[in-house]
Amino acid sequence: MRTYFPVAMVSKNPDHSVEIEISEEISGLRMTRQRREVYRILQQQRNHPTANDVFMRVKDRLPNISLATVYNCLEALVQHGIIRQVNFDRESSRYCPNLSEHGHFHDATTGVIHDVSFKPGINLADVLDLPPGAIIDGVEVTLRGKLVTS
Amino acid sequence: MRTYFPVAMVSKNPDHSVEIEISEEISGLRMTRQRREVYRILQQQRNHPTANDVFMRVKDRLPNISLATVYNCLEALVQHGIIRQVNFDRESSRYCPNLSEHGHFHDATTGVIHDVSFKPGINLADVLDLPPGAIIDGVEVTLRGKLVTS
DNA sequence: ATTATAATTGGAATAGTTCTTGATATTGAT
DNA sequence: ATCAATATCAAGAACTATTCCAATTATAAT
Ligand SMILES: [Mn+2]
Ligand SMILES: [Mn+2]
Ligand SMILES: [Zn+2]
Ligand SMILES: [Zn+2]
Repeated sequence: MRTYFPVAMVSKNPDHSVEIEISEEISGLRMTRQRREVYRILQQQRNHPTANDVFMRVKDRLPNISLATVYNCLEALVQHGIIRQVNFDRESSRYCPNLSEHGHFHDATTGVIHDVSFKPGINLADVLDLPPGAIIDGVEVTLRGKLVTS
Repeated sequence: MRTYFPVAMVSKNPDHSVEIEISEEISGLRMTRQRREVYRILQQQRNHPTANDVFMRVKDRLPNISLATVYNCLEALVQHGIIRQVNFDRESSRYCPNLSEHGHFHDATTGVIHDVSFKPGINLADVLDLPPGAIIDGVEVTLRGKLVTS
């Protein structure tokens, strides 16, 4: 059972750009300028960017930020349960701001990663033959395939 | 729908050691001495070893084999659907000879990886809200947690 | 203000994996 | 059996995502 905090307030401007207010502290993690901008990008660009993707985008607002800091920020956000890290095989890690329980479908044709939720009422542990005594801390469901748009 | 080939014959000797006969060719892949020994180790040591684990063990029988060759063999076996590659986050890849559809439970206490099968009659695609038109080629289910042996 | 603690930066280091190149082995045809 | 074509292997170099390190800067506490 996870508790969700209202970490961000989204509002639309007249010019359709999106403003995100991010509080000073989230889940006990101090929101420095770097962490705030990294988190903002994940909120806005919800296509599971890599650390390098985030690095390139964040430079618009913080030209002096380093890639190491982006990794540090992402790790801090992951550690505090504010974002999720998503891995496909041996590819670069990707990052996801969607905290609801979901899996990932990787479309081999376009490379796009789609969030996939479980059908209502489904508990993954129920459909698996777990070893007796297993306490599940985390689940990852990854799918590969194609999206046929007939 | 996957077709299974009878790739190995297992027999026990009087001294309880295990002999494995591996055919000359599997799924169109030529079984060289190196590939045969790599595959034999995966069959015998069913604890999802890393490439380096396999490398260390295979040197008993092929003292001159190189790590690159172990990687090449593992890749060839994976490519031909004879074994599976298993990844946990950013850890080293592990290899699994169990071709039946199954997931992996990683016990954080012992480090042991347990194969986890789906309950009979369960089709994972049925419990997921897939994007319309999605054709699933592969599924990966990974669990982390503890095994309480009370 | 001073001091202590935490975060950031840039570059070096690490580690798993892949690539390259030359040697060896295997296959298939003569 | 000989030869040419192809496949595989070995050794080490190269690659790349990520982490580590040391120095600097920012923030928090007193
Ligand atoms: Mn990308
Ligand atoms: Mn190991
Ligand atoms: Zn996601
Ligand atoms: Zn397995």
